Amino acid sequence: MTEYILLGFLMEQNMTGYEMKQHMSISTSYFVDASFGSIYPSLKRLEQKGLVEFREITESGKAKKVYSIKDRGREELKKWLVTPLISSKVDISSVLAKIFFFRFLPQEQAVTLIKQGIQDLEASRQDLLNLKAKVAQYADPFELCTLDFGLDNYDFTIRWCQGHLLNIAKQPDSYLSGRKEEL
Amino acid sequence: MTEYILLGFLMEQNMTGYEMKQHMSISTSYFVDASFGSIYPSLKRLEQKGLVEFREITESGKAKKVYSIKDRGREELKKWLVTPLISSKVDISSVLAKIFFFRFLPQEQAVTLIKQGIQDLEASRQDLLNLKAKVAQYADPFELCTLDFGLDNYDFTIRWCQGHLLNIAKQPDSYLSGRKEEL
DNA sequence: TCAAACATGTAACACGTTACATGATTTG
DNA sequence: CAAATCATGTAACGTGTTACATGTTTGA
Repeated sequence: MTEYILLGFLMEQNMTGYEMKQHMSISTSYFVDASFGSIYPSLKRLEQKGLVEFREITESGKAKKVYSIKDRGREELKKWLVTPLISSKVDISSVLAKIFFFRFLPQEQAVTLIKQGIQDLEASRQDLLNLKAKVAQYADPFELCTLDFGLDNYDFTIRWCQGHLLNIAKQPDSYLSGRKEEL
Repeated sequence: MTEYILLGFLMEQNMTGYEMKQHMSISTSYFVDASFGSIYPSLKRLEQKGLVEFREITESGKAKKVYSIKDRGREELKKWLVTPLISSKVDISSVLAKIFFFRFLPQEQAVTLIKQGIQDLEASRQDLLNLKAKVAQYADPFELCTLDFGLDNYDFTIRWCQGHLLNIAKQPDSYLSGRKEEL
């Protein structure tokens, strides 16, 4: 996932690996916060795949590599963004990572992806409900409680996507007004 | 995490690796569903560490390894269960994995761990709120929305722990009655 | 009799972490 | 002048996945 985050950052401005790490800490850190030991090898791979390029500069005596995204990198990011939103069960990180970069997608496409994601969530919820029906008789309360968490968490996520997320996708610019009191 | 799940399974009954995989699919699959390529090497490691042992049997012509947990394995599981409930940001899997086996802990200890977990969640929520205050001015709506998801998700999780989870921990036996309508 | 399920395992690969290694510049 | 920050990178390790390899038994 780190590679996609780095690619997404480069969509807006050229950066060094060090700056990407700093940028992560004030933007994606809630769901992805990679270490340098992950960032630098990722950049090397992205370069080898021809998705990014860099030029070496020296700024105030420090040698830097300023990376920029290539056309093939832009394509690759978009290819990733349009894969199904909901993949695995509880790994919300990859979902949030995609949403974070949805601004690079046409509005209707974002809406379609979210609607499909909601349907997939509902299907997953049903699967979990079936599982619960199967095991509820002999499961321990704490065991059962992890399933209940799953069900309640699906409910929360589905409602959140139907409410906030779809609203934002439908009219990106009117979003801020509704949430100002949080600050 | 797989190793702890396997250890937890063996707390209640002896099993083969194959059976553990089946058991996972009807119990922990929502948050952990390891493959054989993970289970068999994990069992080998657990055996080398002296946490489990096995005896080879042949049942209806099939060679099996029936694993059982050793005292040191029981200690290891409990040591893991009492580590702080909330570790990383969005990785709910490890939290649910612990809760799943909380029945092996004295009731008051479970309650203490959950209360501590709630406090940690509240602290994490505050951190995220501070982050949002810092970046809200110049962040894109979709970017901001991933932070909002985090905040709302913390609220949901905190309320869920204060409600359901603490109830179960305080009186494990009276839990089922309140949720029967789900089935 | 043939496919599915039972049963165990390894090899190649992917991707992350921490710790280490190096060296410059900035700031108190 | 020492410590923090800037800046890049590698090595060892951990842990997961998929695909492969092998062989048995059970059931339609």
